Amino acid sequence: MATIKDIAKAAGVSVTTVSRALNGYNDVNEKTRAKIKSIAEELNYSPNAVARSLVKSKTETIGLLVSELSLSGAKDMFTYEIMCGINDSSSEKGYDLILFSTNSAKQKAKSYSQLCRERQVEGVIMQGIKIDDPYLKEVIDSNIPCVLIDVEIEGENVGFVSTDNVFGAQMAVKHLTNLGHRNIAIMNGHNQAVVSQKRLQGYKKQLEEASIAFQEEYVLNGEFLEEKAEKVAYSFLNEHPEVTAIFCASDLMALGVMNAAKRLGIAVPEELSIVGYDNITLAEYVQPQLSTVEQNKYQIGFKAAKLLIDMLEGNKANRKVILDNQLIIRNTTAEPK
Amino acid sequence: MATIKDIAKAAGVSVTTVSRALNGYNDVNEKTRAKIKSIAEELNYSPNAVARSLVKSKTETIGLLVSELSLSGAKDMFTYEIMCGINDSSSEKGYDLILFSTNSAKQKAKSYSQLCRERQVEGVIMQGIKIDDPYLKEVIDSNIPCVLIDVEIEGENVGFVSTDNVFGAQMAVKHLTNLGHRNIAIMNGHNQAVVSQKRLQGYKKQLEEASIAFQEEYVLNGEFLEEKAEKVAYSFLNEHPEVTAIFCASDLMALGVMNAAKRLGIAVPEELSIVGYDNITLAEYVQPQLSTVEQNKYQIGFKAAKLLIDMLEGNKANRKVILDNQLIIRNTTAEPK
DNA sequence: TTGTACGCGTTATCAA
DNA sequence: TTGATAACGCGTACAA
Repeated sequence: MATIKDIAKAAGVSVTTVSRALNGYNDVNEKTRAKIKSIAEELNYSPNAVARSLVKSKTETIGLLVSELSLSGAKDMFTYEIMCGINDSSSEKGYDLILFSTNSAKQKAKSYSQLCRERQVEGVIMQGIKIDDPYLKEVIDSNIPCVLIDVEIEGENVGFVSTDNVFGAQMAVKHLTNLGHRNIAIMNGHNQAVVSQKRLQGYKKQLEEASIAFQEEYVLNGEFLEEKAEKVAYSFLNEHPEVTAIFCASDLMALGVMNAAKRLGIAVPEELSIVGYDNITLAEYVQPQLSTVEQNKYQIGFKAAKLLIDMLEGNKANRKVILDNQLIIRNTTAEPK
Repeated sequence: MATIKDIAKAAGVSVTTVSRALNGYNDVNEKTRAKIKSIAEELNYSPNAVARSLVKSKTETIGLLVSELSLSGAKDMFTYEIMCGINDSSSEKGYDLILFSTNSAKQKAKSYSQLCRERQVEGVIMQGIKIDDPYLKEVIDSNIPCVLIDVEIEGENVGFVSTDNVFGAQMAVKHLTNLGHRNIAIMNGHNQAVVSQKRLQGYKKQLEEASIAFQEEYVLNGEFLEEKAEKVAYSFLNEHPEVTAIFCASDLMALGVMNAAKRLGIAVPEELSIVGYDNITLAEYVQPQLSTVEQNKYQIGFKAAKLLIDMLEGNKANRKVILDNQLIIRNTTAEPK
């Protein structure tokens, strides 16, 4: 492991000169610079980012905090695609990514700001954080720049990237009301996700616009799980034959609902229309193909990293990024009989 | 940002004492330790890992080198699931993960060992590396501990984790020969992947055991891409009606072959049997459900990190980890007519 | 049981 | 254009 010291000795100059030569300062003789550079190459030198970070108080590192980097999310590619976007965006700007994995046990042991300061990350991107996550409160108090995905909190050092979930849900439900459906249920996710609340809002909003009375009992909770949604839908559809359409807050839950319908002998879309949310890969592979609301997950990640880096580098940037989403009509929706 | 200096001043002791007190050395008075600890808490102190790394020459960090953390891999969850395993395993042992994203442009600018030494990672896990990747040669020469996934290279500082691809492929083909198939083609991936070579071996091996002559023209190249496989299969099946089964080196390619068959009006599995490889999520959602060879991707990642950390910590460990895989029979395979 | 002094590899300040 | 020297925050011989 050659250091600038070794180079200095070999070149017969001081470490100061080596440092400046290698970092492209212009107050160094081009001849000595050339000499130093060639020696550096010869010695296979590479700068020690750790030492540099220490003295510059800059690590060029972004922390990635994913609440659950786990297999539970394996069916939808949500986290992965977002990570791809984050990765591309941050590597473009020369930032490295450090993965903070957290589980509740670790959270108890180490606070958010401890985690960040320990590794000296310059900023953090958070994904998959539930609304009651203890770290969330800390984010606001701490002065560490942070970008949240799908959690709409704004502040001096806090921004967020999200899609317009109210509008997305409304679009989905509007598609159903336009087809003539009146008895529309919603299979929502758990309440610890901000998006659940937003999508419920969009659902209600469209019902109102279509002059359909909101019914509390039409709000189901599938907890974003396929199996749970199937179970819930099974008994619900049994008791509510009048319902001709279900809007689901995730594709995974829509899959569950489709299974329930199948088991009950309810034809999709002839007797029951279903709209999902996310447009996961599976959506176009299931039979019938699932109508859904598409979110550009890669873009979410990409923009999140971009926003964070803008914040870090003092560029002015809107701390609130809302991306479009779009309705994709496939074969699980039709006019009611 | 409180440092041990601040604590030392507040506690009226030297930094040495603070350091030792906080790190649990037993040559410090319990009373002073208590005092120091409480002050540390008060000041919301957290140790600076950067400074610590510099002096200890240990970063407790593992580099994760994924050749393509990109959307091309989004359909199969391969990379993601492996990452989950790596993450769980390494965080269990107290190592953090730093994401090295590489593309060919960056590779030209920075060598493998430069990348590693710059960030001072203690070891590296590589996934998705092609056999002709320039970094691969460097791994062997460099003395940085490294674990490769699916590339079988062994050495003092190099280990690998893989599944038994020869056996897996043989199992798949054996399933076909057992059903009575004799004219079996293989849709292989590109040659830059080690697994392609292994799976071809397994294919040949089983043909031999079943006394079936190997035919070069039955070896197709789908480059691990769905579209490419579909295209190749389309013209191949057209010209070779005698072929009753195709073994595919990935599920994604199997999907492509299924599409080709559909377009040609060839019934699966009645007229054509198909076996895939990987058992991606989609495999059980397509119609008919895909028979395939399952790999435990999470385990691959988990064991890879475990092996690397064992190497780092000087524990003796077999540098060669081969995991089992298993045949999953679904509905794309049947006896030939 | 505690403190002094030095070093890790680098950059920054100042003087030459 | 160059070089001493201090500093970043921490750990650790060694001495006290």
